[in-house]
Amino acid sequence: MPQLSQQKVFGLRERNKLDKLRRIKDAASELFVKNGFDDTTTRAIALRAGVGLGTVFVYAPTKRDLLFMIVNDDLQEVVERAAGMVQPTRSMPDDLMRVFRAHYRYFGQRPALSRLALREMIFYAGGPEAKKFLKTRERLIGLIGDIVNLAIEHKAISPQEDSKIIAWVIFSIYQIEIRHWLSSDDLDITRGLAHLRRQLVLLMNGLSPHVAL
Amino acid sequence: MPQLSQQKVFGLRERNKLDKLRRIKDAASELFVKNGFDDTTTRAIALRAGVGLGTVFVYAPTKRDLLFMIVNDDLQEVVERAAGMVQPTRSMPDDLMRVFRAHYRYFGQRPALSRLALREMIFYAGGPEAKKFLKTRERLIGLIGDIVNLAIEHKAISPQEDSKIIAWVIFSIYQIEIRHWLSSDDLDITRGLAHLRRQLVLLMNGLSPHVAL
DNA sequence: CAGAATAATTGAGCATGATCATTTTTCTGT
DNA sequence: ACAGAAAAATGATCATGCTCAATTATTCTG
Repeated sequence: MPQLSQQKVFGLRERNKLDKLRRIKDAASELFVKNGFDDTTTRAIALRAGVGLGTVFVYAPTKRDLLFMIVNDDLQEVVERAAGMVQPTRSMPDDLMRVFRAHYRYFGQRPALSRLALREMIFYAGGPEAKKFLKTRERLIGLIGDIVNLAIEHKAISPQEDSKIIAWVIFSIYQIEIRHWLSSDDLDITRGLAHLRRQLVLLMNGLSPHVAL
Repeated sequence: MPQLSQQKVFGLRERNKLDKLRRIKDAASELFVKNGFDDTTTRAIALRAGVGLGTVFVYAPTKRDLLFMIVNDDLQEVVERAAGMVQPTRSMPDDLMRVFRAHYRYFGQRPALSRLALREMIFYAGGPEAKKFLKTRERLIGLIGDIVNLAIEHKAISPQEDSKIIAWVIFSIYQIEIRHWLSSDDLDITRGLAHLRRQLVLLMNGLSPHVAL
């Protein structure tokens, strides 16, 4: 039999594994969003994915890791999309806000799940998803660093400190602020972003009025 | 029968309840510190406190709340102690660092438990301990605000923004930084505080070199 | 002080996340 | 095409946080 359009790359085994992983992720994602994390049982996930209960734990060592798999995939996309929005000509706050707006949008869409994920993410150094998670985080901080460097090149700012640490402080402010925003009742993105921007501008200006040298 | 030295304030019932609560908290605290949160079963806590399993859940609705009760009590003390350290004559970074040093000391002493508590604390708006927790947090932010106001009065800084929001940004930087510190392997307080101070100084100076007006 | 009323305590039982010995499926060599 | 090996899937079983109906302790009343 000649090889037609379909190249044989994976054996049946790999194919099935990939398919099962996808089904489990999809089932978990849907149920998490619909019923919340705690009210979704692993048994329900297994049922919906069409696999046995034990199989779920072959693909994700813990229920929490399952949440991470899903959010990790999504966040990587969000960061990449945000990276494409940075434009060399725009102002630093504007560029920063574009990056953060993408994140606010994503988290604001699924607040309950985001709260959980953002809570877990704070001390997630171990676990199988940790590596990917940390990589995406570095990517975001690096992106912020790029924006800072761009502003330095354009002479919009002229900081005494390393751009790395500036990016870290900006990241810190964002981290706390988005959690604070997600704790509020009405998740108005515009208001949330305005509050964040005000803090970033405060960082730019410092605590004393001044004129540039 | 005349009233002697012992005033009857509580009936036997209240006395027993208070005593049981103390025993449960003590037992939980010891076991959490010794074996960690996950490896401490509620049954072990009940046993050590000398009460039935069900009783534990009369005093704390969930195991997590038990952790909070303990940390809440401790943190309130830490903040009050820190408040006593603020001196009108000292510089703003010095005062801030004294407040934060007290916190680094406390968390650094029980890192595993602190990581858990700091993780939970991020989105702890409900639950019976939430009120006290939020109060202590407000107290800390207020304390930071006092330090900022002191610096303004002494003309050490002259910000354009409200001291409330400045305190919040300082608090944010501290929040992320102490978690970052607790994620590291060797918990060197001096190094941790130095890193935090650098970020606070960055906030004071802003992102452009300047002379005071 | 007896007995009723109220409050506190308790552990058997349940729900569910996770484990692991067994079964089923897929692959490999002949 | 088949046997044996390797990998993957599975659900009975366990551990544990938590519930709640029953029990025990305390207080109130006349």
